[in-house]
Amino acid sequence: MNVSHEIIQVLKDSGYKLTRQRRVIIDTLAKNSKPVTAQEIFLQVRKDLPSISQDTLYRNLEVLAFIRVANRIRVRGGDRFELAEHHHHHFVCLKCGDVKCLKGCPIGPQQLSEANKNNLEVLYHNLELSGYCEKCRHRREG
Amino acid sequence: MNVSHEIIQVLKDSGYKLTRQRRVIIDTLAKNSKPVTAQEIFLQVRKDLPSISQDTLYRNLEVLAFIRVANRIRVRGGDRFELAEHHHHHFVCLKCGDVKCLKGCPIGPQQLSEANKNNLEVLYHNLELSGYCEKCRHRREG
DNA sequence: GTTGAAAATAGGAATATTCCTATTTAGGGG
DNA sequence: CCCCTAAATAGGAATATTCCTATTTTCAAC
Repeated sequence: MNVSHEIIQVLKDSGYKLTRQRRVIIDTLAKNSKPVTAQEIFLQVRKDLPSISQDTLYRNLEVLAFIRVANRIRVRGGDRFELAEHHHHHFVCLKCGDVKCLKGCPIGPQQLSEANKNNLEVLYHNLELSGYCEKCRHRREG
Repeated sequence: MNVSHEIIQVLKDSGYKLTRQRRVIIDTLAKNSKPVTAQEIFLQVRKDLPSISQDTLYRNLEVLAFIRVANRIRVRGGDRFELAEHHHHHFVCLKCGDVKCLKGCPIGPQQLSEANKNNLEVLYHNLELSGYCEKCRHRREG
């Protein structure tokens, strides 16, 4: 598993121990090209670790999101998770629920100035866009 | 209830009916000066409407968030809701969990250009900042 | 390799959230 | 004011998520 190699390093650097469960969860996330729900991950992870508990999965998704190794995206029908390999943001279609990843990041010092004025130390940010995707937009207009 | 008057108009304009439950939920949100959890709202709403179901509360929080009358903010320990009287964004402290409202909005056409390039029709956006608030920042450094 | 402390896990209990459906209600039209 | 239809609700079932605790595991020091 190459993909997860550097991710595992981040985990250890953040002071978390490397367990079999974590390794499998990360590998499983890596295998999915689209953001997946906790339950979808659970079913997949159980193939390799039949005795893993739901608690362990949820706890680790929380950890991975906390150290920014994974992204948590709000979509109708439950949150979804994906490995955060490159920093980016998302667009969620309000009609079909599809999630699109956006290239680049439009958040710079300008966008954080108000927080800085208030003496807040901004370490992370997350921008969620929503509306209609190309397909749904046309259906709506047509 | 003055606060909720215009909000109720938005609800009706969006095609939703005005029910007693919705009125109470909106009034209850208006009474809270800080973002509250669904369960906190449930307990408060039940004082006026003892027989309201959890389903009705959750369904309406979803509706209110959808038509942007309420904001849904992710905080450890569950999502929180607040009336969205003026468009703004939030900062969440990773240590104490406190939520700060930020004045103004730093998202403009520039920040949406990538989405527009991809033929996505952006109707809404949400920016979440996180890090350390003034208090926790000092504790950490001290 | 062995040992010990702290962190992590499994499993089940407790909560929270969502789903389903029969019944009720809001609001427009007559 | 009465009727009608679509939308909304209550209540309970089904899921999903979190909490708790005894036991296991990681990993650093020896």
